[in-house]
Amino acid sequence: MSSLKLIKPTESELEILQILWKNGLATVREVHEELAATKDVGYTTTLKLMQIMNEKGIVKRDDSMRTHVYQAAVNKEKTQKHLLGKMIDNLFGGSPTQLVIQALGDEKHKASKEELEKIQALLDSLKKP
Amino acid sequence: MSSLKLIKPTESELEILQILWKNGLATVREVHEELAATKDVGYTTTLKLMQIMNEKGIVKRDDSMRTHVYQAAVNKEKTQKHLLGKMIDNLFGGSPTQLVIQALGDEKHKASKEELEKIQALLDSLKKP
DNA sequence: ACCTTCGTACGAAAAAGGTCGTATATTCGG
DNA sequence: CCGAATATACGACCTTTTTCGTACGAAGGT
Repeated sequence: MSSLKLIKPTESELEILQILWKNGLATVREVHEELAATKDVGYTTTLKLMQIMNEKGIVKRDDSMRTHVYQAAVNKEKTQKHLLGKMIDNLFGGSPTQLVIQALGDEKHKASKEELEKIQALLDSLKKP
Repeated sequence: MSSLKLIKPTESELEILQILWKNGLATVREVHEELAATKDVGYTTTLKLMQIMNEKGIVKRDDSMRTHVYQAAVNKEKTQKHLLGKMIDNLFGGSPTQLVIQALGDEKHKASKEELEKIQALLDSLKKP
């Protein structure tokens, strides 16, 4: 069995996780550069966050070098599914349908034709078991 | 233009909002009864939360009576869409497709046949504009 | 060797969320 | 009228999250 605890990353931790999921391996500086591009935050803040995440087991790090190298220790899809489930319960009364409808109808995040086809394929497979 | 600045209800506030959205009007006691059915929480905690929500403008209340009557002051669909958009950006790299796929594939919240048809209808309208 | 840069560690404090105890006023039953 | 029940107000306290200052060791250039 793998480590199925309750993972509840905070928002800041989520920002860092996204970068790690994208990059695979990253130093604090690399993560911080990406964060600082979007928001105004100090280097030691990022460092501390990642240290805490390490203690929590959300990330792993290789500290055999002077400059430590971090990577995500939680699975991206699992985390997404977990938080999505929470949102379905908290905000959509347990029904994923309303969530899907809202998501598809979002003008800010339009789905492309290819993406719609993907969803169609999944929908077909759900409709004919 | 509408007044809606940055609304970011906390988890507890979301629990209360859901009840208000469902009931329309409700007293603190009514809200608290519903909350207490699920979780273990004191009455004054619920009261305080709702007072704070009132200050924030998340709910409105009629305090002309001794027993105040509350209602949601934020629109349900708008709030859902807003938080969903945040999640799409924070967790799904801006693409709603992955979110939809994860949501539909969630074993814990299965969509019924009718719900799948609703989604299909929406999908059709998106595919042929 | 010296000084600047870069790295981690750590403590402390601010900010945010949630919990409740207690005070006080009103209402209700008897 | 009196006590119990019910209502709001408000302060305090605790935890978690976020932020940073400061210390200090290691590397690198000149």
